[in-house]
Amino acid sequence: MQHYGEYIRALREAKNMTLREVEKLADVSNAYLSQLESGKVKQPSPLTLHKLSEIYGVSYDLLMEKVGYPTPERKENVKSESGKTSIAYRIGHISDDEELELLNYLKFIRTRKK
Amino acid sequence: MQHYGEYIRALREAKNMTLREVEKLADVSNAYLSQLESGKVKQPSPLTLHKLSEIYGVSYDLLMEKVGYPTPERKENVKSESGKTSIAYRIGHISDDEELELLNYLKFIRTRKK
DNA sequence: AAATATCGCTTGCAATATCAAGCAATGATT
DNA sequence: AATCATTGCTTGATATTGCAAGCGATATTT
Repeated sequence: MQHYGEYIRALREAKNMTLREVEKLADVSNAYLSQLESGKVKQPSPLTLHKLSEIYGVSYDLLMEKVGYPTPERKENVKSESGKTSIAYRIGHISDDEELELLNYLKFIRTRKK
Repeated sequence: MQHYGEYIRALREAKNMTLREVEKLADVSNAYLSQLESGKVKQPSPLTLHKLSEIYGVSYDLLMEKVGYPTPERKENVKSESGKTSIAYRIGHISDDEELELLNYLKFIRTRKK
């Protein structure tokens, strides 16, 4: 997509992590992470995306797709997490924009009382 | 890993194709293809690899792996009907209170527009 | 045989990925 | 209040991707 930077920033902020924390974990400079999140990088390397995906707990494929790389043909049906019905089930389909707003809102409610 | 160029060249020669034929099909210059096959390129873009994988009839994942990119661990992450990883997986664990707030907020943003 | 086309290849060149070093603003500590 | 730490960010600098243009060598055509 075109503004995947916002999305990556939302992922970090949802976990309340600083650029320098991620820098240490991912071994990627905070300078570059900042550029990534502010949309100044067009095609970060798959290795970088992989590291971020592990830190943020999202799938590698998802980040590849967000950035605009071809992703391996994958098709699968609805799944739920262990046991209880996932929130995705109850929510139903949500758009990319809606997801971004939800992530930002989650960050908000998690930092609200501090 | 380090000799993936030879491998890519073998793929092309197995199909008796010239650099310029592949150039036209993949929309990648013969100059660059030559460098690719002679080991002068370290990390070709996933898009380039994807095009080559289609032309040579091998899997995209295989070429990604040969080049040394992290390969998508086809795991058991939560997928929705669209094939995209569900938001629940991306967010990680959320409490019941958080889920309720998110659902309410989603309702809000959906009634807000137009 | 001469002219022409095609082959793989090399060489600058522009665009990009990524980093180290530093900056101003804000937060914490004394 | 003054000092120190931390935050996100900007700015060169370096390495790499990928291309356009050309090269010599080998076919193919006239």
